[in-house]
Amino acid sequence: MRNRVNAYDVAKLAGVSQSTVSRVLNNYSHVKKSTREKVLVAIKELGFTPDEIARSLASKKTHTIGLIVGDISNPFYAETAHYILREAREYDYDVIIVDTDTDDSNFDRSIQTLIGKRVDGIIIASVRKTNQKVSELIQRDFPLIFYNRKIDDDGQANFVVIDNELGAKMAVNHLIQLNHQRIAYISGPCTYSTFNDRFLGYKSALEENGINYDESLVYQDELSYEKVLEFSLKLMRDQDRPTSFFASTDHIALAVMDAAAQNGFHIPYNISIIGFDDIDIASSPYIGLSTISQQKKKMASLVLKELISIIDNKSDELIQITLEPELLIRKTTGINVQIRSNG
Amino acid sequence: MRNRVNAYDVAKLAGVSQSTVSRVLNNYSHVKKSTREKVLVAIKELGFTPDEIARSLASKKTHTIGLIVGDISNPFYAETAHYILREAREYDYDVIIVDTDTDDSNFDRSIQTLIGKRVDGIIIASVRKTNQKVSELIQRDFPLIFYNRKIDDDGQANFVVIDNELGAKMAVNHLIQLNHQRIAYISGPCTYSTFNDRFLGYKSALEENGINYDESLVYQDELSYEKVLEFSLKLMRDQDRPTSFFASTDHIALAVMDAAAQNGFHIPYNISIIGFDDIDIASSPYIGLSTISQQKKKMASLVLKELISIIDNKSDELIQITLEPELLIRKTTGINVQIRSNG
DNA sequence: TTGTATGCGTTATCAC
DNA sequence: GTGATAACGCATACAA
Repeated sequence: MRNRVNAYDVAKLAGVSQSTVSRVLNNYSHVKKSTREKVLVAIKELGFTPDEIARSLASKKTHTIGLIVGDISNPFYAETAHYILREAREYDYDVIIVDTDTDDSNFDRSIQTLIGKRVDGIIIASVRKTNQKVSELIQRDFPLIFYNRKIDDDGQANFVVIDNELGAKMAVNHLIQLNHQRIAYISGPCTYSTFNDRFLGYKSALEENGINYDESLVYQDELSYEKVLEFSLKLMRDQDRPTSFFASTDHIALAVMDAAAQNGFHIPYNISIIGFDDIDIASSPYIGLSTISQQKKKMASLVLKELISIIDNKSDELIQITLEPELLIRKTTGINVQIRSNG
Repeated sequence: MRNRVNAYDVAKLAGVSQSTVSRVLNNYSHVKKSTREKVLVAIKELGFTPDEIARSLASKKTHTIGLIVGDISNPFYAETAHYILREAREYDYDVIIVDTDTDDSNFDRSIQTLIGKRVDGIIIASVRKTNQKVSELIQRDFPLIFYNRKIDDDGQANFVVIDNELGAKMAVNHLIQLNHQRIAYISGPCTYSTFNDRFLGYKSALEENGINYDESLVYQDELSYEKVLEFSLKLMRDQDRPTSFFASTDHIALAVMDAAAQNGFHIPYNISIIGFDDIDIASSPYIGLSTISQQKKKMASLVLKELISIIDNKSDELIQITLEPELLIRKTTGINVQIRSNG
């Protein structure tokens, strides 16, 4: 590759100094119109593109943010990333996406590399409730915001979330109103705040409706397709099987739907299923998954806007925004007509 | 944020020069064991993280690559990105993902910013067959590789693709073997090489089987869910409706499935549908979409490996790899039992 | 309004 | 083996 053109080359051609080129590049006000134009012509002529690396080193701003997701192939994260990338484009920020593959050691390493790359700020869309590295960053006042996540000492942390507990309650209440009593709950581990909050919502909805909590109906482990499928199938084949499932993510609701299909169940006649997230495919008529909407688009645009305002130091108030979830009733939830043999 | 610790601070604490710190950081061989350890201790003590920006400026390597996708919320791109991110982690590369939102001006801008950011190389997973900026980069020998794409003057370009024409032929032949004659084709515009090649495959499969090409069964336009849904519904309500659909991406096959569902058709009894890509959800038993596999995982790991070898200049041969597609028969394609009123 | 000089935090090339 | 010192390509304070 041939040597790059730099600001000195432009300066020489335009007959000015390198600092003037810099001033033109940065739209400084006190540049004579004629010299500005000379410079612009030279830039065009040489096809000059400023070196953002050098720029970053000098200005201590990279115009890049880091986005940490659990697994970008998971539609929830993918759709989130899409909206965040779109917003970032508007604000002229680039995004380094780090996919932790839901692995804790990857997470720590990700933070490390993002800090090394001197990103201006970080959006965390996936992390356990407690994490040493993250706490350190918060302590250091590093521009950081959580997307649909909290950590334990969130007194100091910025976040944009929806009310996950309320959302879960809405889902479970919906099932209860449809006459369901035995409601399974499929979720990831409570070490993640979202799952924790949704679990709280699940339990309190049951309690408020006088339904006993039955541990055997609850899965709270690794969210792999296979494991969830297996657990769901086992439950469905049970004598006293649940008549409905609340899956704490749409992604995993699909696994439950698979289990139902494999078991010859017709949704929603034999079994009702409700998810959480409202990923794009949930709204497809072919799937028609009832779910709780996360308002991804709104959350994404908010989280980016707020992060940038933090970076720009427009305010040093804490950003803590909680949005309302929304119940979306589609075709996977229906009235329970199961005849139960209560002894 | 408090001032960063730099290599000079470390040097002072360790009682050595900054260059020695640099040598330790870069694992140089000729450093005395005892001094190396002194430095390492100092690094740990101060919590020093080298500034990758400064490093990049000095070394002219950013250890960052750019990935250009059309729309990261599209599962095909999301899954691709996932595998690429995973591989990149192995090679210690970071990835700036740019989402063009399938907009040409965004694409050009993306190239510009990636070049500005001095990425070491670029993977392009979405671009039209001809693009000025891309051609320029290729001319300049910039490390660049196409993922499942080609451009017109690909004599000079690196790529990893599957044989899209063959894949399309396999899909259509499968339908023909199931006794389908009227086969609709839903696709994006031919200005993209993948769509172009798949269209060629579609046509030649028809031709080889003595079936006339019927333009009215073909959609080649913007791949929005709504538009495809509308077109498919219209076709399905036609007197002489197609008995099967070949959708050039799984993502859009779902829209066709929706249309079928909305029309009260049962898949595959009333209508057969086959996609292309094999996105994760296609294999879900609940969907069970017959499709052509792209070997995303293999392609992704190949494309990254090859790009890095290009960056490292291990060879200046052209990388042009074509993988074999694979037909995956699931439950959305079946024998055509339609009774046709042939005049 | 413009130029000069310095610094940003490294790597790399010399010396010793 | 190790330490000065010059790049790297810009932004910016200061001077003019």
